[in-house]
Amino acid sequence: MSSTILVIEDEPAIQELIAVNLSFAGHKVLRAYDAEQADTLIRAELPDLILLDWMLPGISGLAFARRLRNEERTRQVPVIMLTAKGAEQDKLDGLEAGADDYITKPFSPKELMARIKAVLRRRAPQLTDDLTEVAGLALDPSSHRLSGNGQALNIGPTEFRLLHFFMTHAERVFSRSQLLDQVWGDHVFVEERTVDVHIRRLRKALEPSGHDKLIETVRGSGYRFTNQVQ
Amino acid sequence: MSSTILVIEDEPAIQELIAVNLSFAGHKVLRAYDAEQADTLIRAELPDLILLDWMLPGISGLAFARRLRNEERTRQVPVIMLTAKGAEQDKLDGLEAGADDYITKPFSPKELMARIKAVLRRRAPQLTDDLTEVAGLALDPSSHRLSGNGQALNIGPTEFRLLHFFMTHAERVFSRSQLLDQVWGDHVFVEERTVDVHIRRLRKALEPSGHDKLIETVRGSGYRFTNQVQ
DNA sequence: GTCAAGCTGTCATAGACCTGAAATATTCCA
DNA sequence: TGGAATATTTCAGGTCTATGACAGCTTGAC
Repeated sequence: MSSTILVIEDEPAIQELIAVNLSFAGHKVLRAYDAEQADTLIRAELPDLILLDWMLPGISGLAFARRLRNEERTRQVPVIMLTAKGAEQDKLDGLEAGADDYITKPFSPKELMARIKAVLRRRAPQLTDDLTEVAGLALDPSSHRLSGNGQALNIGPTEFRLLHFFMTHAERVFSRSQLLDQVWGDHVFVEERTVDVHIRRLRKALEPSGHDKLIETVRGSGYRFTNQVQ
Repeated sequence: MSSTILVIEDEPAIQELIAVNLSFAGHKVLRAYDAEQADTLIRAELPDLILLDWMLPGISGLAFARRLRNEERTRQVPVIMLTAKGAEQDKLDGLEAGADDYITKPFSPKELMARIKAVLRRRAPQLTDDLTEVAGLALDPSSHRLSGNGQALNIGPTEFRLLHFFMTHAERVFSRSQLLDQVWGDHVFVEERTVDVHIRRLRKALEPSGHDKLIETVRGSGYRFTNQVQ
């Protein structure tokens, strides 16, 4: 899922490293070297997430985070703080100021991406609010509603995300591992077999309207969502 | 499609950057800091592609590449060399030693991924997820679907891989042993006669649309996939 | 705080499907 | 025609998937 991410970091090398990784992961990247530039960018386009360096020229990252939390428009935007300091107190200060997470430099791109993914999932589970509709199955991310041929369907949170992912990536096989990455976020903690169970729950939820047929098992490879009415 | 890629790079930061990007693209990554570690990993599992740093501690990347080309088991594995040098002579040396491509640092992850994809397409087309189509027979790796003249065909995992390999290497005879290496993977001990059985299963799967005719037996040599409709 | 309801991730089990190898039938050439 | 190379069939063993049950958690109402 593509998100717009604002990187506020005065060290060019680090900013570049982060930006490259983010855009490779498919995100749109906005870059600022200080709070002032950040303000300008935010005014033009509200990002989905903000990566904020603790030490900024001029206003501190901490103060900037606090300001983001105080303004109506930016209150909901998740913030991850970057810092070279390892002091526990700073972490507490940061979280108290409203940061969603906190990364200590030096950090690996992998760790950064994992945290971003986790925060996005927690704070902005549905980044695209576009209504998706396939073969009479309609999923509305903004209202978190699902209906098959007009009939409302009952579905749990995980199954909703799973279905949303499938509907926006139809006609492609995904391995259990890929699904865990895409739908759960960090697949380290969850057993691959667990995907089977959620597929089962999703199918059961779609049964009333017969749309469970759209979810196909590809033995040895994973699962596929199709819109080809068999 | 997922491939196994071995990264041989002694600079941890660069190795990490590459590894992260590769795994985001869905590849399985093996990592080595020097030739010795690389040897160990290769012995355990033959990778689909090798990214090799020009400068390695101990044996040079160039010498290592040459060795890969001299050993039966690794001869077919594509190699991309990474180097900080920009000299034209180095490039020639690298290519002469058997490298398939050559990237000069600093490189963007995007460029790296593009080259990997290009090399895989050239050297191991069955590892890419490009749709293949021959004489009305269409195989789509990304959706894991097969159809003959528009009609969906049912096929098992091994037959799917076998057919994919054939379709990307048409008009060439392969011995049973070569097929086992390419389709089953090396390090697999399987009776050669077993290939016959899978050829049989594949032909049966293709029968409904008549495409079983494309698989020809070459007595004394092996099998060949052809697009010349006899 | 307590309790009920709803979710989650794991397991155990049953069953569907796939594999490799062996046995048997055919086809090919010298 | 006879032996060698292939084609087919068959089968037991294994692997992968479907599914129901369950215990731990979280949430929200009282």
